[in-house]
Amino acid sequence: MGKIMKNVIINMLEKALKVSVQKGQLSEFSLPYLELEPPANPEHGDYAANTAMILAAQIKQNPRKIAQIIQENISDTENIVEKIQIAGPGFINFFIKDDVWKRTLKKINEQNGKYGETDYGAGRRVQVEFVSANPTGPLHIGHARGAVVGDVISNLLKTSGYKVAKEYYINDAGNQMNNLGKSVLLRYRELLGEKIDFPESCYRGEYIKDIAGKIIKDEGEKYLNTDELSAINYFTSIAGRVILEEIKADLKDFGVVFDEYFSEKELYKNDGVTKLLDKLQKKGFVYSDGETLWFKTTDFGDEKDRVVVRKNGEPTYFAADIAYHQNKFDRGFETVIDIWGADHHGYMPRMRAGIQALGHNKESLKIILVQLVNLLRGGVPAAMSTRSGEFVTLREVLDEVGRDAARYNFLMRRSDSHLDFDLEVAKKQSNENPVYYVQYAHARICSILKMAQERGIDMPAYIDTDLSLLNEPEEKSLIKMLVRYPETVHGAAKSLEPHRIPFYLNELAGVFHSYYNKNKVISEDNRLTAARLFLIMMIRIVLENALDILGVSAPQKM
RNA sequence: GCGCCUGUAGCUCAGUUGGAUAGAGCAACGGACUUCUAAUCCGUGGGCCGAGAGUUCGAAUCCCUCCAGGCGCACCA
Repeated sequence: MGKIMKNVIINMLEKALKVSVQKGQLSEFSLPYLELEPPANPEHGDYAANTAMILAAQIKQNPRKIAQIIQENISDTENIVEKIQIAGPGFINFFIKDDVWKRTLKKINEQNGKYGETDYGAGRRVQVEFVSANPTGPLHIGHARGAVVGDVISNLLKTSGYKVAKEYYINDAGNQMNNLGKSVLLRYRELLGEKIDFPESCYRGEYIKDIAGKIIKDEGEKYLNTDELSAINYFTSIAGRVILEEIKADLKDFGVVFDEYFSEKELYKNDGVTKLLDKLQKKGFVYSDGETLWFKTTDFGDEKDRVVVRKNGEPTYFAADIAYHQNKFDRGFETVIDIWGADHHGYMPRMRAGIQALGHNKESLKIILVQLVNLLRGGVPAAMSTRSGEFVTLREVLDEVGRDAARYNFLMRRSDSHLDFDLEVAKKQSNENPVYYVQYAHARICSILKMAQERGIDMPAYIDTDLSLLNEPEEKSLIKMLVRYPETVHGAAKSLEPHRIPFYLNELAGVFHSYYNKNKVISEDNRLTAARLFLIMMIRIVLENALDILGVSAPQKM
């Protein structure tokens, strides 16, 4: 699981800075955040550091001069640097030795499915909460994006050495659920011949009728005569259960499986909410105006205080949600990540206030906002009205475009960017659809390996492979890309930005396709064939590992 | 009215806490299959990074003011 190369160089820089100060060549400074980046132009080396230019502002010296001092004091303990150049306004450019890149292929071969894993998280416990839709209807396309983003962020964190738990908070208490029960009851009566004027506020989807029909089939007409309140309660619990099971099934087929489903109702049963309110009261963050109980979220930057107990004595959703978050920390999670639809962004300040009032570090709660999905069909907006029940469900998307294409499309863009999702494009098996571009690269490699086998060529082992034969420019950049894979995963995990993986994959697949078209892997030259086979085997491993993080399949054949 | 997100090629979007000459895919145009998969490749064109002012060695990126679109502004969740 070694260190990623980037960090090895950053360590070298840090040491060199210390030495420079000790020697008195540089005056004291506060250590800046050191960042390395692969330069756009390969003539500028493999990694470029802007350290000297950042320091220049702080200690008032010429950046090129600083760069020079740093360069003199760098000791290459791992023996990986070919040369260091100072260029432009004061960049320190690192050129890595050729054989270092190639040695990394050995690591990929050994680590195989584990290549890309790092221990950046050091086993710290993180919880990722996402989807959390209340079970009043099937998941729709908007939930789907949040589901994939949450799932892949969890995978990234796991790969980076965190202990991750994925959790779904079931909002199974409150008005909306009551509404659900009422909707089912009304459909129940309707199916049994009563004339019903179906109110606007109720859920109108077909699934409501299905549930009502099922109750009739199982239990007959007896709820026509029971009192309305207990009938609604009963119908609520049945409908909630049925719908939640469907949600779970849809998610499973979408490749999203949770470690835990946490029920809001259970929270109430265990007095979680009352205890929480007591706690806030003791800390003095709660006050009453005689009718309702308010939480002073303004103490933490919210624009107004928020109600936690209503006039009618019922706690608000917000009260339960703070109790829920306290519960998360009680269970030992160091960091808690919430993934919300962007339409909930106004809720952020009060949630942050909640956890701070309870004495938690502001940084321990991270909220990712996922922008809404603009659903299109052939460029034309598709109907998305929840009220009428005419929304496009996750199930329909899965049936129509398939899991791989759906997931990949949701992952290609930054979470906070609005996403156009065109059903016609997403289901097209063509070059308009990037997921196939990447999968095709994987299938192509499998096909070459199969061909080699059929011709009786043994799969080369590292020890039998002379990698110095790989000197085509595409070969060099392929190898470098493979080495950068762990950095990419690490960066994506650190910034909670899953979209970086599809971008990496597109680039890797692109260089490979280009290489493939220009060069024969299998040739008369046995040694070269072995070296190239080994290279594409390593590419295949990285493609598979990365696709695996995305929850997208890596087909052998297409 | 207030708050959050977004504005980069014709379209959809990247651009790594400010870096070297702004990138990719699609679309358009012109080429490459008796060869390990043409769901591929090679080439061409395409830009006032929404506008304006500022900060500095250096700005698509940071500050301020506007403009446009989306989403919020509950004792709903």
